[in-house]
Amino acid sequence: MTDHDHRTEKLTDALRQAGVRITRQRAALLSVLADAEDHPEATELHRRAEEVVPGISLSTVYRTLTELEMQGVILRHQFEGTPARFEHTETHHHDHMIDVETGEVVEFANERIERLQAEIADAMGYEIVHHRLELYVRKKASPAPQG
Amino acid sequence: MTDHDHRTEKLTDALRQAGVRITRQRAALLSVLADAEDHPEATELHRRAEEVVPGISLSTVYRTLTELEMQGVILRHQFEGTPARFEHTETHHHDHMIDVETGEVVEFANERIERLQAEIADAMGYEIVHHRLELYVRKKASPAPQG
DNA sequence: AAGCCAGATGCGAGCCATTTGCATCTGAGA
DNA sequence: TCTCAGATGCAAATGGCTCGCATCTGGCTT
Repeated sequence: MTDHDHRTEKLTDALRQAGVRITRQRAALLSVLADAEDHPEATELHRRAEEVVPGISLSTVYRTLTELEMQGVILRHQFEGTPARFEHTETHHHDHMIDVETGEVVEFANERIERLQAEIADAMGYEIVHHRLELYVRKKASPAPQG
Repeated sequence: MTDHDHRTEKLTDALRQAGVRITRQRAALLSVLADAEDHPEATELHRRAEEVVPGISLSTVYRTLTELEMQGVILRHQFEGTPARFEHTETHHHDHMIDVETGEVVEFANERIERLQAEIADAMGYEIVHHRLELYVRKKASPAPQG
């Protein structure tokens, strides 16, 4: 049994435990999401899932994504000017840089920013439920620094 | 002539200079936006503008908001789960905290976070075009600290 | 292995914020 | 005052997403 299968099985068991029925469609989506190294949108996930379960409907994809988000298995990101994008939550928390030219999404994490955010909210009498930090960026035209 | 009128006139002149025709509808929206102390959405701005120019259409509101955004006169914010909200750009740059319970929007600014963001982008070979930092928060249940 | 049924699916219709096509109107420079 | 590029109002279209409903199916129970 591969690592992939192993992780998948653990996850589906946990979901079943939580009362989520694992249908062919959901299994397909979970697998597609686990394999995704990018941040695909719903229609793209639908396209990929169709290769596993032909005929799966887009509404099922949307319903499943909502369910998986509620279960904490995936995250939904609403970047500017594009449909929602999704990613699984296996990795640690990170924020995103979006290349405004190419649409490419790059992840980053910064502990100091996280701490500052918490301090700011705290100082104003709030606690953070969640946050969203997106840097819309453009590649620097600089001469290659290490070349 | 009031301060309001004065600022308004300077702004409309600048816009005309930039080739933007100042129609009754646009003047009304500019005035409504200048007076807004909250972060209204398009339909609310439409409602307010109608008190100045009865019959102004929602599409004109949308078209004007897009134009004013391109001219750098206003900012468009797309918070989670709500229609876009708008604010004029007279104030300095700030980010937003959104109370997830009430929908209330609170502004804040933090120079250190701004700097960190720029450093992160720079280190990865990017320059920031613009960014979005939103803290979705909840009022702390803490005993009143100054009561 | 078969039965059961709450919950999941596929389909099409609906929703809602926003945009667009087009005929008509109007700022504002000449 | 004239002119016309550009703005407006209306209605229809768009796009991402959700929902109603008849049918199907995981996964417990027997």
